[in-house]
Amino acid sequence: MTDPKDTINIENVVASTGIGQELDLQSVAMDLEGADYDPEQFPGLVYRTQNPKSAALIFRSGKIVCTGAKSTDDVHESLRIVFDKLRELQIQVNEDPEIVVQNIVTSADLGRNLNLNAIAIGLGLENIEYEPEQFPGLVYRLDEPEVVALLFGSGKLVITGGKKPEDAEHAVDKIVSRLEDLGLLE
Amino acid sequence: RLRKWQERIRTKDAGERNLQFALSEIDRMASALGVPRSVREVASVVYRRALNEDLIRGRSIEGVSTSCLYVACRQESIPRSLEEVADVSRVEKKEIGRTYRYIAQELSLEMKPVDPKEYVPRFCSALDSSEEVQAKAREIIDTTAEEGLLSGKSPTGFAAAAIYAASLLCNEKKTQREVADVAQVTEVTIRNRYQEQIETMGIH
DNA sequence: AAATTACTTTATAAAGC
DNA sequence: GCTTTAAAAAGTAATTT
Repeated sequence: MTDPKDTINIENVVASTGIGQELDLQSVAMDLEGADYDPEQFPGLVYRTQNPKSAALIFRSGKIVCTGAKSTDDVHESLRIVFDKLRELQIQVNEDPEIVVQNIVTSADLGRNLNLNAIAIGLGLENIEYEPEQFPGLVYRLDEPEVVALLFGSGKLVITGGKKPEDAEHAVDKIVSRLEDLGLLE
Repeated sequence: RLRKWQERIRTKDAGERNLQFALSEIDRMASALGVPRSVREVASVVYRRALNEDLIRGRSIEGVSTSCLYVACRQESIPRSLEEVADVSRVEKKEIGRTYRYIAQELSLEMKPVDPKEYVPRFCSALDSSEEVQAKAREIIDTTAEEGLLSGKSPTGFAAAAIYAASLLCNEKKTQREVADVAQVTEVTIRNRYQEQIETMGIH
């Protein structure tokens, strides 16, 4: 059988950084092609990169949030593009500002169907949130690693809240062993 | 010192008035939903617990009242869907759901998932279905749920499909629209659940 | 009636209301 | 709390064709 760990796929990486310099977003919005800036709606300017695909939120403080990347490498590549674009606008940007990964969203597949009702009871109602009227996924909060897993009837799952790719692997291992202990897998 | 006294009295009065308002709202919504007095009492107890645990802060009284009533219906095994509860509340469905999850978590209510069978009596009486249809619907729900078909599915849609299927099997046909209306789900949902259910039941 | 679009849930940073 | 951004999971709903 396929190891569920081998089905792990990073779907989204969120990271933050900053150029340590105040920005006039109004003028950046004018000069930067494709920039979306509506301060009435949101204080950040939205700039999308194509390769790799991502969305960067640029703030007046010079802090930047990058979302939508498929890997940590893509985050760095996307932000390198953003930094270069800002330099083209005569804005000073250091060589390599510190980039901090804040959240990684991962998907995986346990390979067999799950009885979510049984899992909700088995794992303990106090740790689980399962309200199929509101959402088809069962919400399972783990302490170690500190992530949140969404389990679906198909056996597919989503893991979010992790800061490193290994967090998802550890989470999958724990989920698999807990379900096996309860005899709820297979 | 006198001011402090007045303030305390003022906040105490305000608190009393808020509690009265919450309880009268629970009463109003409970009447509109047609649930028995026992449900209102359970809802009141849950609301007072939420009040004691200071869970109301930052939330609307109406939202908490509605959520407590939703909790009470489920605990008394005569659930109302969020859709139905939202229909008699001035709070939108999304907020009722969020407030409900928050209260259930904070009060450690350990709510079990709603059993679709609990919707059968009410939906069937609204459809004037026979006892035979009800029994058949329950059988379909139990059998298909054991086969894993219930995972992730809405209890109302699951119950509605089973009732629709049972009506056909008992020669008391109801249209999908009729069943959809009483269950407050779409015909598409009934169709989808119905197909899966008759497949695993081996009914042809 | 089938296809498309859209919304529900989870986490996360950013600045400001 | 909310606002915006991205992405997955699967169910449900509202529109469009």
